[in-house]
Amino acid sequence: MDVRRVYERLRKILGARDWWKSDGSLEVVVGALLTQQTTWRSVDVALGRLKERGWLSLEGLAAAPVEKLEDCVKPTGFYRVKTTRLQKLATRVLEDYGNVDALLHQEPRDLRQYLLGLDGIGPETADSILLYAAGLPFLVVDTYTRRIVERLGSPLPPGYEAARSCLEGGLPRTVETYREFHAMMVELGKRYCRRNPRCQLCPLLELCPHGQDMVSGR
DNA sequence: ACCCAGGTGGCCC
DNA sequence: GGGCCACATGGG
Repeated sequence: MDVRRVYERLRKILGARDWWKSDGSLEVVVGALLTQQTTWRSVDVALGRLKERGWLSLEGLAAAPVEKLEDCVKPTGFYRVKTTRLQKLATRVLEDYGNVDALLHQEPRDLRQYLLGLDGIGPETADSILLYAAGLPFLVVDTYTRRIVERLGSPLPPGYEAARSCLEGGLPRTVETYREFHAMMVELGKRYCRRNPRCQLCPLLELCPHGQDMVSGR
């Protein structure tokens, strides 16, 4: 299977996603943490509450009373750990860089390492921040991406890093492409996840020998 | 009543 | 490296 061909084909079917717009880079960072294992709908509610309180800043997050902050984060689930992680992140970035822009303007490799060192930021969340907040060409490999690409007949190498470089290698190395690709994987994943397995996948299925697996659900 | 959601960290083998 | 578990709310 040719990732590039899948990309082109999907792009024609789905059009531009132009995904994950936000008011600023901190909102992307916070959103990336909150969106773990939840829907964006819930994250939006949480972000709204944080804005209302005026806590969508490093200083605000670091200084906010824990229980009130938990109330903001609650709709996204795992609210206790997520609240702790947000406050630790805000505190550490304030200490180490003073502001979000300084954090994001490091060398890409250093930035990635730093992010991975923060509690609650694993490879996928780190890459989301790199791609959508810092505007750097790192492809986000989430469960949808893995599931879809594998069902298209090409097993990805084990481990996050290996899978990422494998996919990155098949696509033009641009932020635009990586953003659209990730967005389309999520869109597709949502559509075919159980409830309505058949929608708009047929044109994609022609690209791969085992494509039928996708609609038969195994 | 169940299943799932744009993961991560801790622990075990 | 892989497998399993806790973390928790909201919608289908």
